[in-house]
Amino acid sequence: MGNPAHHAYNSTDLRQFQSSKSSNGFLGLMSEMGASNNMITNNFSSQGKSVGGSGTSAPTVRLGMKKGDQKKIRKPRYAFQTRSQVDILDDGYRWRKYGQKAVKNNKFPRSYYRCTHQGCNVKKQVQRLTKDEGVVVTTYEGMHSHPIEKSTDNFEHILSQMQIYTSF
DNA sequence: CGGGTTTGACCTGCGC
DNA sequence: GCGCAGGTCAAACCCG
Repeated sequence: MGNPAHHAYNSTDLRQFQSSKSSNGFLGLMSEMGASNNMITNNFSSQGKSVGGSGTSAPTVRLGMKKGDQKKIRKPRYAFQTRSQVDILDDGYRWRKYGQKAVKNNKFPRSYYRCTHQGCNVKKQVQRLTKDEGVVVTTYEGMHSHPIEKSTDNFEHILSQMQIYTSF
């Protein structure tokens, strides 16, 4: 592993971030994406939460969620293209898988992860390309407002194995 | 026993 | 208006 190859996969739906100073490591990239997109008004706390789901014969009160609320908040998504054999990339945070769905056009299912922090509703999804199973696309949603419980050193170590490509 | 994973059901948005 | 695709939740199960 750790073989630098030139592969520029273009994701139309996902937003590519440009890393001008990759010397800062992942943390620098985090700041980079935040600086590049000032539209990040991540009000995940006030984000409309859908309480649907269990509607079968459950006596639970189903709250009619108001869809006419403030859902105009567009939260940016950042896609990381990584070459890894495993979908689960340890970035230092603790993630809890909350769902897995199969995507059309893709043989591999997409995994949905969520940060297990209180108040930190950062979401992350991992998808693998059908054409190249060695390429894993990790999409981050939101930003963490809490320190990592793991060492940053390890973080950069992981970065060494990661191959971040900028397609442009 | 607790936290995390699994799986199925259900909801919403979009396209036709 | 219906169907499909994508996304989320919740109960159950599993592992440390």
